[in-house]
Amino acid sequence: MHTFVLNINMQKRITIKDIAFELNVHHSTVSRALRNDQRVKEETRELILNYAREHDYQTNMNALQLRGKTNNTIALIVPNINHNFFSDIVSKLTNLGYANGYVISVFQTNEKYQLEREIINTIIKYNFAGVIVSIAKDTLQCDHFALLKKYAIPLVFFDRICEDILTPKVKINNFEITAEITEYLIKKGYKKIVHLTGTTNINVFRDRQNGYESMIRNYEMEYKNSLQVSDDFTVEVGKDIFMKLWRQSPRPDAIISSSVHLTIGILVEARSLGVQIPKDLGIITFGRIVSSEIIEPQITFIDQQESEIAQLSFELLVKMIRHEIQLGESIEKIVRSQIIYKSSC
Amino acid sequence: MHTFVLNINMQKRITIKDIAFELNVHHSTVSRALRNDQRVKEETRELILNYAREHDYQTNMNALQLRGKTNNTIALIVPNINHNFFSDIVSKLTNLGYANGYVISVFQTNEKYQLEREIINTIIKYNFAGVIVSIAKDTLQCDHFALLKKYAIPLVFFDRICEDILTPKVKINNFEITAEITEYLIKKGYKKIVHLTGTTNINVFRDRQNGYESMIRNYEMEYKNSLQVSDDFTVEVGKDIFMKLWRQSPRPDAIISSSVHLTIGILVEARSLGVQIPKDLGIITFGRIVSSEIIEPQITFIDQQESEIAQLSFELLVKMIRHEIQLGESIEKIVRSQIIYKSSC
DNA sequence: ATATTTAATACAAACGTGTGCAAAGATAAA
DNA sequence: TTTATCTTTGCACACGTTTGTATTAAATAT
Repeated sequence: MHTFVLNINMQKRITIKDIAFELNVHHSTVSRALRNDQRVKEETRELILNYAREHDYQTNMNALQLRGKTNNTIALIVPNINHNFFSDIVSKLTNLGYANGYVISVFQTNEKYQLEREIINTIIKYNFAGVIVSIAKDTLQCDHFALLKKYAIPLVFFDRICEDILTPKVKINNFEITAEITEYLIKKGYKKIVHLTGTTNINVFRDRQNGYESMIRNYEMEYKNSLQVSDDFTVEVGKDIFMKLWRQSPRPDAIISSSVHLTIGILVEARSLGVQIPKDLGIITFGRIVSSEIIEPQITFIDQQESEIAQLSFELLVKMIRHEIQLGESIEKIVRSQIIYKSSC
Repeated sequence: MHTFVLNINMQKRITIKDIAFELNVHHSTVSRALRNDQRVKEETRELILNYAREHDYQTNMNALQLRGKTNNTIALIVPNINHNFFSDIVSKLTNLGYANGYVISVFQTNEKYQLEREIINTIIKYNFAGVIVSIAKDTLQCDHFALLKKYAIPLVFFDRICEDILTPKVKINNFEITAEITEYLIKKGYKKIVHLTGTTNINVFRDRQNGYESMIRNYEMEYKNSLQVSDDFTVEVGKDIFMKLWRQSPRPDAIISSSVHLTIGILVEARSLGVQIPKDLGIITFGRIVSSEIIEPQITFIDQQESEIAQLSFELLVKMIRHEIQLGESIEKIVRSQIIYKSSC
């Protein structure tokens, strides 16, 4: 015999059966009343609804889903939310979700493949209605996303994507825009342009590198330096990189930075060394610096159209959830990013 | 008669019963094998585990929870994640969760009471293991949190809290630190100090206002101006406020700002008007500006110890989940924030 | 009056899992 | 051989819902 000690706070949650018992009806009647089935008499419906309201009845989603009902929860997976690119998208998506009756649940991988995998498993286990993902830098293998498809959970990639998974994707024109700014710098007279980017395992950074290199080739520049930063994109890392670059010979005379945080690090050290921008060093960065207006000189940057990315991703996912788009379909939307010209080059 | 068209992609998820059927054992045996019950023969266990692995079996959490099992998902609710204060905490908590076997699911209220309510309902419906919350500015009523307690879901407040809900809370010393910086400004010779804060419905802003006012009273200053900003804390709003303040007579000679975004707005407009900092205007802000090091002059700010807030909140919640802290217990932890002295006053 | 339709409710099965208990099979002891 | 102990597996129910069908009660028609 086993004695069970009930925690004094432990409240059994009120169920449809409890209501049925109290009101002397069958629980199926309660269920129908709550779901506004016409088959239940006005009078009893009122009774049931009132009781439910008074006792704060909440549907048990676990039971509901077990019955095979779909739900309204969307998972959003991002590498991190410290960077404005992602936090802007999270914000926008939260609002879109709310306006359309979905609840957005945000997961952060911190750029870790392992955590990403675990999150995907959790999503499957809990049977989310859909997933919107931008993958971690660590992610070389995409099996876990294939798993999602196996379990028939709609999936949309944005920005950082897995090429080999057939599913809707939203990207920006990384190749073209990077080629464009590289050309812009060349035409401005810069000769030694460094391209600062992430691991080329990720489409975003690979495309940017290719865009940079293609233009360097076009203009037959003799200086070519596409630097892949494997560390996290932090201000500190930006400082380190700049110091190393500046000690090199020949020194670069322009930098294209893939990340705002790196850019800030560069600016800090440049200032401390008295490096003049844009005279000694030209700079263009992906993404807006929050305090851009009080930085002298203001930095030319690439507006990544976060809002549009969020909008498109959301629309695609909802269509998948509604079966208006098939599960294996591979739609690719390209968002055109824009150069915002300031005075840093 | 109703014909049912099965979506070609629609895969029934593999269950414990499927495995049982394929391997000619009872599903209870499969269940035991998967949970490493010693009662199942080594040989069959191997068979089952292999089959499960090969077919990517994932436990159905809905079924599991329906059986009354607890889970490992923690909900984190924040007003927004655009502000570094919150995004830092989200980051830290995600890592803590991961390290301790929990999955953190982040919800953003966008400062909206209604959305906050809905999120709480979702959390109850899905039966999360626990919740960590910083409330929205709109939130005047706290019934929804009482509901959480009713459903026996552990709850920890941090930073912005509901006073009347008895549950663990983690705050910073808003009153003391604001009093301290007010005194600091007074001693520096500033005579007309404006305090820029949020609605006093929220403890954080109320405490800060009280701290400011108490010190203004102590020193019998004749200028007193605690301004409650009801709009979102954005750079644009910061600009507007500064322009209004600067047109007033008498002009303020110092500003205490509750938000980094407001501060940036102020700095932008101050610069455009040629206002000298700290000579014409002193400034202190709550929270670090990401690009602080390249802003001239550097801004004195209050370090809110996000990391410690996250750590304490997490520990408290986990203790509640483990029943080491009772559900109604009202523990209050105060984190001591610190002034980081720079040259803006 | 009885037969027929309609409205309202009850019954039972199912979703996927875990678990106490019974049953069967195997091994050891008598 | 029988009996006792131990190991392994099967059975059945429960969790909270929904829903097709059966049942009852009420209303209408004959």
